[in-house]
Amino acid sequence: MAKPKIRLLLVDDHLVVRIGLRSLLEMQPDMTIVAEAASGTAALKEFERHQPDLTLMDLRMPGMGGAETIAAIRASFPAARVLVLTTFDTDEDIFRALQAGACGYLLKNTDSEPLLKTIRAVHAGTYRLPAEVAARLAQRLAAPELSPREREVLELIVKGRSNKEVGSALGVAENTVKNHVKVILDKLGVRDRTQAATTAIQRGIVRL
Amino acid sequence: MAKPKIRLLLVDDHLVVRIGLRSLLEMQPDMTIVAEAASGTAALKEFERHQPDLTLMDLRMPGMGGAETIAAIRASFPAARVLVLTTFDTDEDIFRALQAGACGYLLKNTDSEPLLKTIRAVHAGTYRLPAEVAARLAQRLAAPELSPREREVLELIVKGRSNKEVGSALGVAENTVKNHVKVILDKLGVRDRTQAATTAIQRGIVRL
DNA sequence: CGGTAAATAGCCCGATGGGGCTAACTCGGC
DNA sequence: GCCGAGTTAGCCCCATCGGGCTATTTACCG
Repeated sequence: MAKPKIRLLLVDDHLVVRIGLRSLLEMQPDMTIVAEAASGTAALKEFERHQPDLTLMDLRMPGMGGAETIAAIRASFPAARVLVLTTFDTDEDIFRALQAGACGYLLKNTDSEPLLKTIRAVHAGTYRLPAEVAARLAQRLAAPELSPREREVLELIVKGRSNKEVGSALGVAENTVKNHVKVILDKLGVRDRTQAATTAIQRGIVRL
Repeated sequence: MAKPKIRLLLVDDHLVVRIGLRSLLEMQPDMTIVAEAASGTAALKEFERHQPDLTLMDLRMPGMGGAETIAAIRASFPAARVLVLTTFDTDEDIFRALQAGACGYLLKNTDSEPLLKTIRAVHAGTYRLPAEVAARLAQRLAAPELSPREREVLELIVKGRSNKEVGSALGVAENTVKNHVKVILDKLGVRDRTQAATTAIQRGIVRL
């Protein structure tokens, strides 16, 4: 008797991507797609119903994002294996996804061979993150994290608020904001608020 | 005898998207895909070879971007019809694509029915831009354009350079830079360089 | 040839930003 | 009960920024 196929769940809000993945993966003798979902909430339902061996998950989706979805799935099914398949590769995205329990990370513009290889490797439990990604991840872990308040201030900086405006928005003195800003600049390793804003966007710390 | 099919060229650097589109479109009785390309330069070659009725084009691609590719195609084949199919929808993207001669604009997360409908409409020449897009486009047209020099300064602002640094980078006096900055802030309708940076990124005026 | 726009450069000046420093208070952990 | 981190807030000081203004040169367009 043949080996059991890898049972896959596809989660992506892009119709054409779901079709493309389905066409590609259903052609493989050792893979079968048991369900598809176009949103995080739908993904949860489908996962519960089918308990697939492996989930291919887009990160940026309307409504519940990919990272939250992964976390939600793994809260109920700690053994769930999820492979992130996304267009973007900001450090923050990768980090949050792996933090949430993703087993791997692939960009959508990869060819079919590495894609299939990675799916099989993740399923077999032999997948290793690419060295370059691991390096960035290590750097991300080494970097000091922003406190909740600091992240709040940073978001307002990105929105172009002045220190005074941030202060009144948060109900604190301008001096307090200036202190937060100082710490933020220090932690991000930048010199001024403009650099803070752009690197925050670049690293995915704040959504634009 | 049957009506001739719509001969399509697919241009997208994402393999799964090409597969998905091909699967979806080849199922239609009135459509056929004559070629695919994963880059702008490849798209040019395939267009010349097959001269398709309609080209589906991704905008963000490594190497030659979608807008440039459209412009290059239409330089040789002014009658070429190109429908942009992309993930992003910044005003700049839309604007540049239509400026380059695109006939329409679709997001990749659209369902199959509107997608097919739009393809047929563009082919038939009856396609109209959605009112919301047209409105943004009008606004974009009303907005004063940045001069090349101003765009150059804006890019350096986004990189977090100070006026003085921008000056030495461009070989001009700081006062000159300050003048450019003033004009930029005015044209973008913002108050300071941080807002200029974030709105520039948001509108897609500069690439991050 | 005159007008317009871009790019250059200077001036003044008030507002904002950022560095360095101290110092409360609070809360959770050891 | 103390220690550390987070949040709060103040101080001084100077660099940078941004607004308002004028002016020259170049280049293009009608």
